[in-house]
Amino acid sequence: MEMKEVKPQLKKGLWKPEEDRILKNYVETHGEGNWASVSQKSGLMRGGKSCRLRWKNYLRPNIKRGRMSDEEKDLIIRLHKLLGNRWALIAGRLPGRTDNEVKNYWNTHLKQGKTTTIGPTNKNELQQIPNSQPICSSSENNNEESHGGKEEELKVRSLWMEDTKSFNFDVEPPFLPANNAPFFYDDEPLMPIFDSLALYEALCQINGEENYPQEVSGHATRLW
DNA sequence: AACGCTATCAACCGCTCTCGC
DNA sequence: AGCGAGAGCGGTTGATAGCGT
Repeated sequence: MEMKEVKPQLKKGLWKPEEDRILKNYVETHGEGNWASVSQKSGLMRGGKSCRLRWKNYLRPNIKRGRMSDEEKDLIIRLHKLLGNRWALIAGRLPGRTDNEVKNYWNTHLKQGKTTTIGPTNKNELQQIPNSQPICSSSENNNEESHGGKEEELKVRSLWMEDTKSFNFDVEPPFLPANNAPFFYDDEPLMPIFDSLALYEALCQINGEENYPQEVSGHATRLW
């Protein structure tokens, strides 16, 4: 006789406020990670993935809710042009926004043919986007990533970090990190995969020659 | 008021990646 | 080197709110 392991029925669907409270308390007490055991230890009958998603997208601190600002829209458009559907990376550039939110926003507001909430300036921009292929495609990037040496990677990263400090991105105070570097958020470890030079050049292409930053040899001025 | 259509967004699913053994 | 578990990502689905007729 084969003994089948009986898995507890996991709950699905929308989260109730009570469940949110339990998960929030649990994570604040025990920290993030080990999501598989969260459902057992917290008493939530939810899968680890579900708990992780709920925490990441709705419960963790500094989540920014509400409408996207014009600058955020603009940034999403530019980054999508550059990176394609790499929502986590794009969200990493938008303080307080999650990959899911960015993805949803793109699919409902910005995707080709959807122009409902695009303002006049963005409409022009959107016309350049249809059928957009990322300048650095996902697969290409993956290949690139696996090649460059660690030293080179650190070099590129530090260059990028240095550049981002000069960005002047309008973010409400609660969402600004203490060091005043607007983009230093918890997704920051992802940043090594940005080749700063490629990014820089790509943005210049998007903006057109006339917008080529003046301080080419020094720190980049605001690129978007 | 009732119905149908559309837009929005929360959540799930399947896959890949990473890390420890 | 190979394997398994956990984590993360992007695509997709389903519920529902909002709007027009």
